[in-house]
Amino acid sequence: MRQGLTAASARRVARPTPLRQAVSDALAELIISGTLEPGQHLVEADLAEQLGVSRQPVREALQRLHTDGWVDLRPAQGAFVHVPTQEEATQLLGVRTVLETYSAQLAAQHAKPEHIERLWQLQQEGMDALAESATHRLVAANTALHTYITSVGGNDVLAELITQVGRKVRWYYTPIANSRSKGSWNEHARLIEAIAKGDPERAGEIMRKHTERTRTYRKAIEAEAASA
Amino acid sequence: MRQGLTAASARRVARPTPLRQAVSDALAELIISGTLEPGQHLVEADLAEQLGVSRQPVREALQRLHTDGWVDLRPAQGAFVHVPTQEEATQLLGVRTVLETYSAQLAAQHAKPEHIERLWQLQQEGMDALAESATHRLVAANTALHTYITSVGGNDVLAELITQVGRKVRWYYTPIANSRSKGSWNEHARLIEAIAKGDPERAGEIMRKHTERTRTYRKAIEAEAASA
DNA sequence: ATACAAGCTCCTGCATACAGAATCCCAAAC
DNA sequence: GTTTGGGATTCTGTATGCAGGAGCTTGTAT
Repeated sequence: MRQGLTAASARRVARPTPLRQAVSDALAELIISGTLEPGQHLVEADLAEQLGVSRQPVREALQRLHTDGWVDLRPAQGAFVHVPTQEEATQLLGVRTVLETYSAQLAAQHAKPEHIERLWQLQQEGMDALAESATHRLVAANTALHTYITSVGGNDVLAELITQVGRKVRWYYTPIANSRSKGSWNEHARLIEAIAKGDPERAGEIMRKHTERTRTYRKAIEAEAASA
Repeated sequence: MRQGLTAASARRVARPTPLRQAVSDALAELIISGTLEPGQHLVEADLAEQLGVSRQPVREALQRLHTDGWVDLRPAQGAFVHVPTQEEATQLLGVRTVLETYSAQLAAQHAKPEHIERLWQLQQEGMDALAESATHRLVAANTALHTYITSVGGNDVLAELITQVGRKVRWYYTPIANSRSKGSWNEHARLIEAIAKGDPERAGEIMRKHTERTRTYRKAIEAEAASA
């Protein structure tokens, strides 16, 4: 059997998932959910015991979380949950905006009819969740839509970056992320229309304003919180 | 002494640099320089012996290099130097363009007279290197200029991303990176002028075209190589 | 009472040890 | 000659051990 394999059959069989990845995911989840609070000292031995593994995989997971920006590693002192600053949040939103804008432009350039169809499906899913006020579903639908737009663009490097940045943004803005849902999904509709027309200029511009709006919202919320 | 410390005195004293970082840097250097070839299997024990450390720091370094995209980690098989594809290179250039464009816009918005002065200094350094045909200095000057522009923009998150993406781009295009130097530094001059005028639109546009040109160049070089 | 110093405890960073999986090699069968 | 099976080898993944350093506590002096 020296002949080549098709792409489908060449897909590798399930490999034993390294423990470090499971640990890394678990810790990331704990950080995002707030169980592990910003600034908290992460003691390797404790985490290892809680997760039922040795210190080794925990260390490797912490390394990964460090390069991803979730934890800070102080030499000879260990790992601490990263403390997000307001400045950092603002910068992150700016970066996300340019990345998502580019993503929308690429999508508009590469979209095919079947992609457009799928986009409208995801849009509908979001509208349904909105009607039911199902917050969790709404957030999921929002993520799914944005992710799909990026995948239509076909730039994997970009997709990877957006995923990372997106996770951080969600961490910073868990509470306010969904409050402006209605308007957000109107914008989504217009965005899909632009992509369907193959109009990168317009698609990019809509996405830019769409993501910029998070920043405006943040300011409003903060002002409100300050005066309350 | 409970009083607050000044920013200067608060700077932490020299801490023992973790071995893993030294190893990580060393390996990255070996990969960029081509000593370790794409696709090559990196055996932990061998690396450890060569670098005079145990497997542990090597493993942690490989973790980091993995999340930074320099090596691929196949479960139960270990680390392999990442094999860059043409597709990936193209995608990377696209991402770099949007990031650098944003960087230029921010710089134009935030630049102060002393920044402009420094920019012209760096520009001069590049011109000098160009005149002497000092390739290494030229590349260094180019990096320094771009890096400084980003720092003027003041977005650390962006800076971090650009650094990562930039290193990869340099890896992919080591041979051709400097071939179009002359025109490149003319563009730099116009870019600085735009930043000095505080014109984000124009600065962004110049940077966009500036980085886009790498892509054009690549195509030309490849066509040439193919016909030769 | 406050500042300071010595000792202790805890934790990290690195090294080593061990078990399981993957690959490779070689011999035997078709 | 090609293929197949088994065994040895090699390497990863995980666990454990140990030395050094950081921070805390307690006791002491001012």
